[in-house]
Amino acid sequence: MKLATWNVNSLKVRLPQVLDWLAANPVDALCLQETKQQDKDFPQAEFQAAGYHSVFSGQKTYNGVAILSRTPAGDMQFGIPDFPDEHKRVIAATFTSDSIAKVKQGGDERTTQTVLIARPGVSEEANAVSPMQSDRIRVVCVYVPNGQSVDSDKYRYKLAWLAALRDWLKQELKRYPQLVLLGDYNIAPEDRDVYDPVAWQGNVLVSEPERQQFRNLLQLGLRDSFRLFEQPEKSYSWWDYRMMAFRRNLGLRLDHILVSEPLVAQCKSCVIDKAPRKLERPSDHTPVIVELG
DNA sequence: ATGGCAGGTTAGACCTGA
Repeated sequence: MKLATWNVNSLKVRLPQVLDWLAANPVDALCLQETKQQDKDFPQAEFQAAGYHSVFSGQKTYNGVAILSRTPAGDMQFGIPDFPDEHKRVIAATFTSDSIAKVKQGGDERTTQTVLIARPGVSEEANAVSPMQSDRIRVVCVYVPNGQSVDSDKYRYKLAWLAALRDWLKQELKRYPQLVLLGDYNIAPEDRDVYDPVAWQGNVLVSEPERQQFRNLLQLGLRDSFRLFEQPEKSYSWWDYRMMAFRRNLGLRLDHILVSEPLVAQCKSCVIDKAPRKLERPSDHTPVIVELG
């Protein structure tokens, strides 16, 4: 099972690139951020024609998230519960992996069948924590606030937002032990994720309170899938449009895929795909892909 | 030290992003 995340910086502009990318990278699910599109304008039919279901939560001009998937999404959640927010920044949904779905269709795997049938008298929670529920994956797509600058109201909003995200995910992990948190975190977790840590020191995206919030997510029992593997030095997922930053590899690693502990053993790879950043009219972010065995 | 690019809005600069 492959999952990916991509901040497209306007889905209207990037739709052809997203469709091309999916054709070349037929992932099971792709999380999008900064669609900047109202739901009435979401290109659902185009994705359907490409073989993808979609769930989306958008607004005019800013923000907007979506999940494209091979199998239909279940149990959708939009936004962080009990955290009122005008901004459309979160979608969560549950998916069943293709391989298991095939076994399910085959029907001769009795043990698998038993697991997949809803058990009467067993609570949703008990079903969720059962080690037998190995096919159910919770996908959480996030577009974390940018924060603008460390002395701004937007920065304070960012920190409050991240605290609310952590509190919610703590509950979410009890229901869904197999959880993947994908998106644009707008945080470079460590100095090695920054092209010039000295110049960026204390700046928004790298400041200590933001990095502490990132570590708080890890403390829930999530792991940065990118760092489970040996990676090239100076690996980034975002480059400024200015200063020929991409050509000079002046970037930051802001887009992350965190996996819950029960998924770590299944995690086969995590890569940043720089190819879309080389296209004409690229997004300033590029996709990150994780493979779960 | 500053801003440099891009997208959206709504037809001008301005806001936001990171």
